[in-house]
Amino acid sequence: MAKTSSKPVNAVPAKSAKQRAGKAAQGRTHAPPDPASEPPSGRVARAAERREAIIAAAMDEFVGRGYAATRLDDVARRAGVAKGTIYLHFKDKEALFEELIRTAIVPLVNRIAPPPNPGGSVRDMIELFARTFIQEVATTQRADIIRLIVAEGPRFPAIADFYYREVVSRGLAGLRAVIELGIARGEVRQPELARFPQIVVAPAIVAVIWKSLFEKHSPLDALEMFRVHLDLIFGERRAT
Amino acid sequence: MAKTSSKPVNAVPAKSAKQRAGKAAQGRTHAPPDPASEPPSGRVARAAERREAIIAAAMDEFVGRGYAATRLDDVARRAGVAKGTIYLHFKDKEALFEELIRTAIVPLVNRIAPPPNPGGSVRDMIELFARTFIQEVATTQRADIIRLIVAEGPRFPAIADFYYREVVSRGLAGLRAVIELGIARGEVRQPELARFPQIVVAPAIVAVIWKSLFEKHSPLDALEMFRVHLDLIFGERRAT
DNA sequence: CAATTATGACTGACCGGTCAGTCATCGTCA
DNA sequence: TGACGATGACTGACCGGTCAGTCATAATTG
Repeated sequence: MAKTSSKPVNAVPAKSAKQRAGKAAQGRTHAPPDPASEPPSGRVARAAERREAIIAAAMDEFVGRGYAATRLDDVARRAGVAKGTIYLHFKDKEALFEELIRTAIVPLVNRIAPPPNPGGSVRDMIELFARTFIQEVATTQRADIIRLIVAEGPRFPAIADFYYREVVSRGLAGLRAVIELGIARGEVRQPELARFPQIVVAPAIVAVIWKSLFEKHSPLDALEMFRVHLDLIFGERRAT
Repeated sequence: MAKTSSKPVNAVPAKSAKQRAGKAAQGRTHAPPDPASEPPSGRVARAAERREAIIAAAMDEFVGRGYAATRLDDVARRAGVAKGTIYLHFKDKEALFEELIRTAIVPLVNRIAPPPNPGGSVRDMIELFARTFIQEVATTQRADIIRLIVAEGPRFPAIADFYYREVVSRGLAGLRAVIELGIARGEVRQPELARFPQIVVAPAIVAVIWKSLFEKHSPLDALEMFRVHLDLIFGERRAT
């Protein structure tokens, strides 16, 4: 074993280091103490918090090492929990992994979900979408989740299925609707584009990959790239 | 898992046995046997063949399982070789993996390399490039190599560096030159495109990912998608 | 204090890497 | 040319470390 320390590593600043904190303080039930940093006295709340800590820790480890190379010992240590505790919440390593992806997908979708833009132009809608995507995904750790899905997806059909169903098909359907609106309005001059909404998001996908592989060789201004791409779709540049 | 047979599988039919064909039948055999399936008698030739068999086997295993989950026992079995033999040719698992990628990159580059198209239009040049790429890569096992690089690249900087240097930077430079030619000729109407050649290849990249993750959910006509994309760059559709 | 939850030592399978021994091939000499 | 010793490619049993998953025990809770 070796590897780093024997104490919780806690790469996730959010909620972790406290689980041991108040055990001496007021292990008993009364005094409803600071609920934000003290261990909640309720068992269910406590359990839920542990579960989240495990998922957060697993996220870091799986993203950093990939599925096979991740050790549950490390996940446990990082979560500030004993290894056995993981098995109180998840059937096995694979279940933890799949649950992790599922958990990560939801906020991902919410982040970049249908930008409900009432009166704007179609270009603005798509540009807003792209800006959100690039800022909230391509730049952050969420990008690694996407890379993780690409990397492990073929070996975990359940994950690929889930991702296709929850993200890809919905996203493309929404995008297609927007494109068709743009065609109807005359903003988009290439009607065939509605057949391949993938074309619209392709540069964003490429940006995600680029960031994780080649950013250090040659930085990429993803947002600017996407604007140029939009110029191809909508015509001449507009002010931003 | 899998296991398959205990005999060599030899997934790469190409040049496994023939390179030593001529002088082969000397060692002790009389009747010149089928040079395509008999082991060559020369020790060096034999060794080279084994090395190739190991790489071919490693390719299948690494692509199918990822780096960490691949067992060298399986590679050896698939190559029809004892495990120790692997270590006569490669320092360790990591060296085998990196060498494998290196070996795979060269034919990849040659396949889709500068399409020396003299008189044609820029669109034709790019379309030929895309067609070659999609037919020779996106459709074949080579796509898995790309996925493998995306998946493992962050953990193997040497591989990411190599890939960037040998493929990405050169490819983009060539593409940029072609784009600038197109701008000069007036074929490409968006001069900014030269700043982001990634946009041109993005749909091809997306096609590679799509094929390996979602093809079964929803088949994608990559070539047609790319044509639509070219329409965005060059304007109205041309006959093909 | 009984029930529930957490712990971490432990197990057993697994796998990367090693190495002493084998034998086909090669060089050499009669 | 044929025989024979030298060579080194090849083998696979083996070793040591690793890690997913278990379970008897301890701690906590209501």
